Amino acid sequence: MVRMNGQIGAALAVSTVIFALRPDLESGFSTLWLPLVRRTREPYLDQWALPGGGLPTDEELAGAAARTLRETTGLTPKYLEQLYTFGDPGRSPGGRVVSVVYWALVESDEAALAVVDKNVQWFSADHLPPLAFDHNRIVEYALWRLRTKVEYSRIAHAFLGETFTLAQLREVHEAVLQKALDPANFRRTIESSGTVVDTGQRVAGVPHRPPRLYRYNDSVHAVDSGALEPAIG
Amino acid sequence: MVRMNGQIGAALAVSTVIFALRPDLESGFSTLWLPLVRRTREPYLDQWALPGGGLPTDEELAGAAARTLRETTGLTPKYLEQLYTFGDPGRSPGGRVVSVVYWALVESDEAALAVVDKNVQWFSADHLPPLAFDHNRIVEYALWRLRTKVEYSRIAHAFLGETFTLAQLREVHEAVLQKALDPANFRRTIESSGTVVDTGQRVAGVPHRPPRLYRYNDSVHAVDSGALEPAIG
DNA sequence: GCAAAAGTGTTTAAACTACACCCATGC
DNA sequence: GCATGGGTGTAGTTTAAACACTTTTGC
Repeated sequence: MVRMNGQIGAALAVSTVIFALRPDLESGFSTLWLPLVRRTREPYLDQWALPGGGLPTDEELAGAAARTLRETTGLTPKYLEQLYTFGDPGRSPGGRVVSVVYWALVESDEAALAVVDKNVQWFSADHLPPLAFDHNRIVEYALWRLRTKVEYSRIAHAFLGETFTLAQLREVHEAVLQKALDPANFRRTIESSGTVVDTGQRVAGVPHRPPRLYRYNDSVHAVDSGALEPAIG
Repeated sequence: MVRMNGQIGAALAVSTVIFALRPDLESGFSTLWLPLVRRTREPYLDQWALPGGGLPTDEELAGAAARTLRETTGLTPKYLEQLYTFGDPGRSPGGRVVSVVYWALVESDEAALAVVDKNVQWFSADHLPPLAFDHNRIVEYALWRLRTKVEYSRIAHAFLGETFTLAQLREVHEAVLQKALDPANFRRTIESSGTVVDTGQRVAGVPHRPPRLYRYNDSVHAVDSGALEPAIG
């Protein structure tokens, strides 16, 4: 925490809730995971917390979020958006901290390779231990936002690579929404939305009809944030 | 602006976009208006800006928003929600300022009585002059949020008094969305949503069939912000 | 051929839209 | 009665859900 002696007595920090899909070893289905860092000083010494830190003087807010994400996980976010600013006096013992919180989505394949050590670990988003500060509440809100937004916006592809099958995209939706979706209806909904483009390629070597590969259609604008563009790292 | 000498070189401010409905004198229809304050110092001396100010040490963010709203207009918001935090370096000449921006709705009847003087005036939300800082962009985003949210959430009543007719509620929707709505379909949509309750009373003295008076149904929870409650002043 | 997932077609229900029409009041 | 907005009825259209069925691959 940074001490200040101006008349405005709040420190400014930026934190990020980072989501990736990882296969649950028990069920075999993909579920939401997020990386947390162990605190190395008081308050909340040794407890898990969201990656983040103080805001440097000349760094953009989204830039600070992308940087802490890269520093803790080694990953680059495919989607990054401001979540909310938490600033209750008393949310941090020892001095007021106002935290601008971002949420990010990272590609699943890459996430599997991400940094893990004694002080950085991935946790299942729906089964978190008690976290430092009000971070449990923050993750809950980020989860709500992700689950709401995946239904009306075009963010699910951020969990996937350059090309993907509709089955993969459907699995992302199913993992996020925690419910099964009808493959036939899902296909029609996505196709009519114009969010994806057929690459003409197909996946070979599968023991069934080879699925088409699609690509994200970035010529269609997402109608989700009005005048503000969601930052993309 | 506040000068600081800590290693974190950003000042924290809270601003509010305050919306009210006012009849347009030319067309006779209600339109969206908002109060702005004239800047009394550099930068942007004498230009119009959103009401706001630095964040006091022990005041909540929403509390600071409600206070500046009250101080500039004398009004109490019926709806108050965090909009976004703007923090680009360079958005304020003379030193970095991170602004946590709220948006508020105030009752139309009261708004007509609100403070107006040389340094506080109301402007039509869709015809603003060039404002100080990045405030034009902020208002645009707030307008987008209001217009999006009024369609799926239950906030329109915040422009009205304790009781209201469905025609009044429809006029709010029409003013915000800037398009006419079918009275018959509007009635059915609202009634089936359970957002309003019939008070049993009717409006007397009108030269046509007397309309029923409704009240906002606060027992039905709005599904709009997940874990976070929108603050209400 | 068989299993498995890709992909298509069809049926039904629900939601939204447009608009015709009747009702209750002041003048 | 007439004008005016309140309020109801209903038909057509669009959207979403459920599910049967056909297609194409590996083995």
